[in-house]
Amino acid sequence: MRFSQLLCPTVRETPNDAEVISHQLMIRAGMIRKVAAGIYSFLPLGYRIIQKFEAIVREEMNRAGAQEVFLPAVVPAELWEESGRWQLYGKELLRLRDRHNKEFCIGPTHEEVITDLVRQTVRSYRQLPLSLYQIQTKFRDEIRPRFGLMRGREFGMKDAYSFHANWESLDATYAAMSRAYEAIFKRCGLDFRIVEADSGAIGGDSSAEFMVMAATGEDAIIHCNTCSYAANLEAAKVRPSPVDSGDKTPAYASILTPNAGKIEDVTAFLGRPAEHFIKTLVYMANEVPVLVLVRGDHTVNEIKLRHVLDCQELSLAEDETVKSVTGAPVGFAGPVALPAAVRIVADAAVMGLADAVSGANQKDTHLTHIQPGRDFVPEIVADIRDAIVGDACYHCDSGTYQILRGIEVGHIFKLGEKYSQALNAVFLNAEGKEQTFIMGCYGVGIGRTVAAAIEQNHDADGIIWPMALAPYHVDVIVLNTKDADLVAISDRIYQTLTENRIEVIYDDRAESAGIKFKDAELIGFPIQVIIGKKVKEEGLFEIKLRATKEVRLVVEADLVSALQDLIRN
RNA sequence: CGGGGUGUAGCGCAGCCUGGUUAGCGCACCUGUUUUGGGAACAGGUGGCCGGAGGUUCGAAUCCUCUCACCCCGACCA
Repeated sequence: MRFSQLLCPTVRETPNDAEVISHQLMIRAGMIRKVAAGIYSFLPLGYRIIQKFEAIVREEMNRAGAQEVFLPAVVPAELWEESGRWQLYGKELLRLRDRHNKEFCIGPTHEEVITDLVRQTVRSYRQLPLSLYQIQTKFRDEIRPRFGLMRGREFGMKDAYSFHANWESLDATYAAMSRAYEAIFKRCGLDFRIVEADSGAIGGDSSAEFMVMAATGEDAIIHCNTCSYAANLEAAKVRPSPVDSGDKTPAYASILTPNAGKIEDVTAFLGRPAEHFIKTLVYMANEVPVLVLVRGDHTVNEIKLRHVLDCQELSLAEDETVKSVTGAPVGFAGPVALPAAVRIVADAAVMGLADAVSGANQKDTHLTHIQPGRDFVPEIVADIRDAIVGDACYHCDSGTYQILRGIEVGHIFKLGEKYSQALNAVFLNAEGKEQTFIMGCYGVGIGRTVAAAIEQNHDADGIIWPMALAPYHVDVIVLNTKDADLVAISDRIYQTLTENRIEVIYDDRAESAGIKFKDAELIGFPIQVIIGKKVKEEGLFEIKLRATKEVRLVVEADLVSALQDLIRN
């Protein structure tokens, strides 16, 4: 490809609406352009990178025994009503009507469609297991799209679904998919980790996320400094704290704490650390108020809380509700001396406290010498808090938790029978009896992985593409297009490389050398072949590596093999 | 949805507070000449419904009202 023919509008200045580096660089390198919030067009170079990644995904999916299908982007509402998600999914689901006023959505994920397909076409256990996948444009009407391709509304995703007659078969495919994902991200040269995850709105029994490590990642990852345990903060398990018997705790007593409604205020006022406090929050769980207790230095993990309470809707209560439930303004709630009967859910660490402090359910008043178990008894005690740095590891005896940040690029789930039951998708098993399919589902964010690759591979000059994703491997740069000899040599080199099936872009533009170097570095071609004075004077071609800026000089006869070696690594 | 902010040439911005010739600057783009190993120089040019609608005024990019879009923080999320 000649650069002079390529639509690649590089931009010198950083666009002011691009927050993260991958977004900035993709815009600046002329790879994507924004059409609306969270919706992008891909220009030739950007699309080529997407295609490179998709090809890797296809190869590994096929190798894992999955078959490619192509499902519709627009899905009739009935299917979603059948699974119950038409109601559950909320505003994120983009709904629309056709000319007959029939309801549809743009699929944000395709469990319903694939389950419908399989229930129509698969009758016998002999046809199982079956793995199908597609690469499709999806739409989720995110509340706040941001970070370019990282969190768009329209986005490319590879989603695979597997169908099984028994759990052992699902386990085998789940493991095979996990290996396929490892292969995919390894081939892209990414530094990633597999972490335990919450299965979220998709549902299911167990799931793991593939996280590309990056300081700008949206997800916090808890990992043990001793064993191999790693989990998304949302799902990271916390080891129960040792319980203090609290034998010596005196009877509780109230103490005036004027205007000290926040934990920091009260700790400062009383001169006791936050660890001695019981933080009391009022939540609305399916429209019923619940008192939620965590230690003063901990935060509530709403995902865990949701699981414990088994509820769909969960949110912090309005100030008015707090008043009616506790009889005091926000900031003075506590589990002791409550005016009305309310459900109380306590984090396990709260029960480990002795001689604790909490609100007195009275304005400007707290209670000291509270002994959990003696002075109040929660209905539920469970792990409902976020893990923090330094927590003892749940899985091993000696480790403690550290925290890292990552970008979720893949997620695999054991769905079980959730969708097959809802959609009554059944087959005949070996005993001739009807049985619902056992399912798994496996997603990879296409654009997001490409963005993550940039987050992980860039410098002050621009992108440094891993060879596997680079739009072209080699950029042939002719430094002076007014020099007919130089152009003739460059044309010849371009032709030779092309004939040798090297993916090459030929920067034949009548631009100054500086512009060509800057663009080459911005776009991030892994290898530059620079054709300038040295070629004419000494017959030496300069090969420059983007990642290290290392330069090698070779004669023309060695150029092709030198490049092929570099591309192969 | 709550809080904050921005819409002026393809991009980045000034002008607005305090209304008044033909709306300006840098980059990009076009023409010519000179340049070509790190985002060149000179000269000449193209390009604007000042986001949209309504209002106030002799007169509106500027003041007022409404509206749309986008961005940031928060809640949400494979």
